[in-house]
Amino acid sequence: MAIDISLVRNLPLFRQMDPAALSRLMARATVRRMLPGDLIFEQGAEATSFFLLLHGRLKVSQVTADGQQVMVRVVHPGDLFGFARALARPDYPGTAQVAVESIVVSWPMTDWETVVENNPRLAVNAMQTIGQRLDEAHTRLREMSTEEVERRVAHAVLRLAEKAGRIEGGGTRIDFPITRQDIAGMTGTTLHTVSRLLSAWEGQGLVEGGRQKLTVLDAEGLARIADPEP
Amino acid sequence: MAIDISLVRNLPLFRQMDPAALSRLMARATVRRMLPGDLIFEQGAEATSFFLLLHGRLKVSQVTADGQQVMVRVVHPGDLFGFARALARPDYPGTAQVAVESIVVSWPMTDWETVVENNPRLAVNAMQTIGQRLDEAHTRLREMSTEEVERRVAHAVLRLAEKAGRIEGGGTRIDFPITRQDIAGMTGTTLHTVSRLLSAWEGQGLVEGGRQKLTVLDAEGLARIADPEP
DNA sequence: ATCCCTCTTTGCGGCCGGTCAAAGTCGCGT
DNA sequence: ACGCGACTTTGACCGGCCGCAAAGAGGGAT
Repeated sequence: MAIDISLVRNLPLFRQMDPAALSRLMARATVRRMLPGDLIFEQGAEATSFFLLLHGRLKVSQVTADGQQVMVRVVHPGDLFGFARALARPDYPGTAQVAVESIVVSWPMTDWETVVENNPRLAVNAMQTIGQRLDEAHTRLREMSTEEVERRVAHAVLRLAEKAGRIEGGGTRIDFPITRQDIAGMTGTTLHTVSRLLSAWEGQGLVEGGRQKLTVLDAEGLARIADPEP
Repeated sequence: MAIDISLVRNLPLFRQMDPAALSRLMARATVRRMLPGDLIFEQGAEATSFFLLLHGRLKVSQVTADGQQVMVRVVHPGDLFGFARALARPDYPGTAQVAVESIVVSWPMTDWETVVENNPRLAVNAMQTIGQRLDEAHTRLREMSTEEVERRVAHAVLRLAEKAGRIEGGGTRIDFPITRQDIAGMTGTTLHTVSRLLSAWEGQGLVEGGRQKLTVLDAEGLARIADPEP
């Protein structure tokens, strides 16, 4: 199925790319519309395609050797994902599940090398994308090393609100269904502790909770918890 | 100063690269020999160069807002590092300190885009390098989320032995000076706990400690601690 | 409307591991 | 050789967070 280039031309990933090259690239792509709960790929499966999220929201999670589920990250619109080949891996390291109705573009993984080699501008952009993801990972590592649980959860909630927030009434609503368990997996704690924290914050008017819902009412107040003044 | 291409041609980073292109690349490089304690760049400083470690060993650390020192990773020979531009950052996110006498190659950061765009093969390899680093970061994140301290430290020590080990007598000696504090920073714990663990392991004949020294005597035994059989 | 499944809340006990404190030891520099 | 600074070890204490358990609450499906 052909894709209108105007849909993707303004993505940071394709910025400054030659329109003709972008056309050629898009000619090889496949588009799919997917519904909540659908799996795009599963952990350990052979990596046959790489993807771009055009619209919607995905959750990427991993299961540890002993069976614990950990949510690794959220995929936002415009993000490249599932490019296992870039990591020189034959399989997908995690499972990508659709959180809200999404539109996903994919290419055969065998195209990866040629795509990168023939589109130097895209290579630079893709590297920046991966680099930023590495940066985020390091930030989270540092948080996990040095911060107590409350601050970590506050940071995670603020990041979610920033990346996936939608203004709604007096606050910023996180725009896809997310469970306490998900937040726990992202911050290295248990759903019990997250629940307790959110309840406490709700009591202070900082957030408003609900089933798979979360709205930040007082981002500044949360930020004070995340980074206390010395 | 010119560099003999034979020194770098076999690095994975430059594999399959056109020799002429590699020559051009190396013509723009600078080589420096550095001594333990020297700083290659400091956290927050403007990123003016990117680097390749030819020989030796470096420690990259970050200081958190509240002043705690965290060792982010170890740079091994053949590793590209300090390529802040790839992360679209103007500054270095950490401080790189020389652990043992090292040989470092550097390029002006302004070359980064052209280097990547004109050396598609290098772009693919560099992306794999970054990708693998991202993979490692995710592994550590997962460990930090789900494993108790003892397992994390065991994993970290095994990784160090694998990446920077030198056979010595009955064991594998970690080939650069490393403190308990360093290991603590890599695993998100305190030097006290690391010291206690290493002492206990030494009592069981798994490792042999010493001032800034560490030798793994029984890697299998350690592996059993890192990943207990269910 | 009702059932049922999943997600959420809340209480309580226990323990891992962080914090504080102090002594011990190695090795470098002068 | 000596002294000092940096690194390490060890003990005692205690608090934050996890684990377990059980009840409560939405929301989708029939």
